[in-house]
Order: sequence, then C-alpha cells, then structure tokens
Amino acid sequence: MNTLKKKRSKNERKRVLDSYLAKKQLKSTKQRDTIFDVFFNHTDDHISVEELYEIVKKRNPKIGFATVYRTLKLFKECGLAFERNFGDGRTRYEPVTFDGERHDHIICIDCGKIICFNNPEVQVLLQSLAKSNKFELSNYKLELYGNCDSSCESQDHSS
Amino acid sequence: MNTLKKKRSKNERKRVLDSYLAKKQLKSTKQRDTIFDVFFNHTDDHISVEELYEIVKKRNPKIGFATVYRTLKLFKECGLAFERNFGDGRTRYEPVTFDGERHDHIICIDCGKIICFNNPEVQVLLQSLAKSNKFELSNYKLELYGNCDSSCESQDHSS
DNA sequence: GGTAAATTGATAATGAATATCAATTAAGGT
DNA sequence: ACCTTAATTGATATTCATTATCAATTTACC
Ligand SMILES: [Mn+2]
Ligand SMILES: [Mn+2]
Ligand SMILES: [Zn+2]
Ligand SMILES: [Zn+2]
Repeated sequence: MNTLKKKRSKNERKRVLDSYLAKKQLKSTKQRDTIFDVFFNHTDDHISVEELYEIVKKRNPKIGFATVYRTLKLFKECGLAFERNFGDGRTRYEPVTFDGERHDHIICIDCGKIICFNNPEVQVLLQSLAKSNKFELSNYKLELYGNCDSSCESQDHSS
Repeated sequence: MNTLKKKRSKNERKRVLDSYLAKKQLKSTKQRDTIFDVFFNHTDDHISVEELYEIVKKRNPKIGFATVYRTLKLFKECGLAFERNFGDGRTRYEPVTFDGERHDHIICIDCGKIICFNNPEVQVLLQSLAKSNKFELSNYKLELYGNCDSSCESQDHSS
C-alpha cells in the first residue's frame, strides 16, 4: 500500500466518521480524534481495548478507558472497525479495509500469530449448508486454530 | 434411538467416567452421580451451567453451583461432554454422542433454535485452507447464524 | 474404625465490560 | 464573545459469569 493510497484511506475514514457523527447528532472531540489517529495508524491488527488504551494514554494520559471502549464501539457502529472475539476473553478491534468485505482468521496456538483470509468457497459452502437445513444465513463465525510452523514456539505474540 | 441403545450408552458413559476417576485418583460422590443423571437424561442439548444447576437443585437442593461447574468440567475432561461458547456470554455443555465426532451449529437469531451438523466437505475445505496458509490445522470454531423460518419469531428458546 | 486425601458448598475474589453521574465541553443561535 | 443545551468525559461503582479459597465433610483404603 503506497503513501497516496494510505492518505486517501485516512481521509475517507475521517469522512465516514464525520458524516456518522453529524447524522447521529454526536460531537467531534479531541479524545475521539486521538483514538482515531492511534487506532488507524496502528500497524498490528486485532488490537485489544486494553492494548489500545495503553498506547492512547501515552498521547494523552487524561483519556479514560471508558472512552476508549466507547469510541471503538463507535468506530464499529459507523462501519470503520470490526469487533473480534477470539477465545481469550478480551474483545479486539481491527480497521475495516478498503473492500469492506468480511474475512476470517487462522490463529497460531503457539505464538498467537493471526492470519486473515477471505475464501469465497467457504462462503458458498456455508450458504448451501444453511439452505439445506432450511436456514436463511445472515452471518457466521469461523476461526481456524493450529500451528504456523515449527519455529514459532519461543515467540509470544500475546500481551 | 431405541431404549436398548440408550441404556447401553448410559452404561458406557458410566464406565468412561469411572475409569477416568480411577485413573486420576478422584472419588465417586453422590453429587457427581446426581449431576451425571440429570445431565445425560436431559433431552435438550446445549444446556447452560445455570440451567443445569436449576434442574439439579430440584433433585438435591444442597448441591452448590460450584460443584455443577466443576462436574461439567470433569465430564469435558473425560470426553463425555463438549463445552460450547456461543455469543451470549454463558458457557454451555452437550453430551458427546456415540460417534464422538466433532460437529458445528446453526443458530436461529430469532428464536434461539440450534441445529447440529457434521459436514465432511467443510472439514476438507478448512484443512486445505490452513495448509495453503502454511498452518497445521488442529481445531476450528464454526457457527452459522440466521433465521430458521418465518414462523419462529414469537417463540423464545432462551432462558 | 481410623487415616489421608479428595470433595463439597458457602463465600470471596476475579476480570472484562457496562452503568452512573457530576463536571466539562462542543455546537449553534444571539 | 456570550448563552443555552445537549453530548461527552472520566472516575468510580456495578454487573455478571466464572474461579479461588478454605473449613467442614465425605470417600477410599487399610
Ligand atoms: Mn482480521
Ligand atoms: Mn451440538
Ligand atoms: Zn505460530
Ligand atoms: Zn428460529
């Protein structure tokens, strides 16, 4: 992803957020700006609320974690972020990328590495599976767990 | 499932539990017997700990809910029960059936109805998907959400 | 029956997430 | 710039499911 594209992305996101705030009669605040900057400039995906809060605090120590919770939920509501719940009990968020399509994850049970994937075959198969059970599929949750390779065991991607 | 088969199943389960208790130097207790009976005679699948506790209390009001938690975990450890976590924040358990194979679920977002399914195609597809990402697949979580039909909305399967 | 170790159940503690609420701040009109 | 109003914030309390604690009880074995 080149610089131009990234810049455009940020502006687009800002526009999405601003129009959502206007539509819902919400206000633009310094705290939301700060969290916006930190969240969308963060390179690592699938950050937990606590992790993001720790980074945000460095920029502005006065921001409370309730605000971080609230703001991430706001990003989710306006379609800028996905909310994730892998098995570890802490909610994580990741930016919605350009295409905006859903995707699923492969998680290494040794080092915590997470790979995102979007496989159309899976979608088709699950759709027909639901149909054959007389269900109208509206959403699904899919997570693969395994080992990424034999050399990752000494690492630790968890916080 | 006829009566003979069900009876054999119960005896087999009892044997599995007893041999596990022996192997781990655990003890057979009245409480474990009661919870065993209630859990494996319960027809509805995917029962929550709280729900099971309420039924167990009718049989023996002195049993504490900590014991129900502990015993369901015991059933899981010895391979007699699956532990489930759908999105509602409460852990559920279901008996492992004869074949013992894993299975996944379709959940109606209107009435809470849950259908279990075991589709070999899914397994194969996910296996190859993991392989193509250089992962050794060891487990996965798959839940489909949708509507079972148009006549279920007035019902309520939640507790 | 006696002994050691496992079990139980009442209760406290945990931890992530949400609710509360007084003080602050943003936005729009004047 | 001031006023008014409603949204926002952050410290704190609360919720809720689950786990930890621990003295009293019960089981298994001799
Ligand atoms: Mn992802
Ligand atoms: Mn099932
Ligand atoms: Zn790994
Ligand atoms: Zn339904």
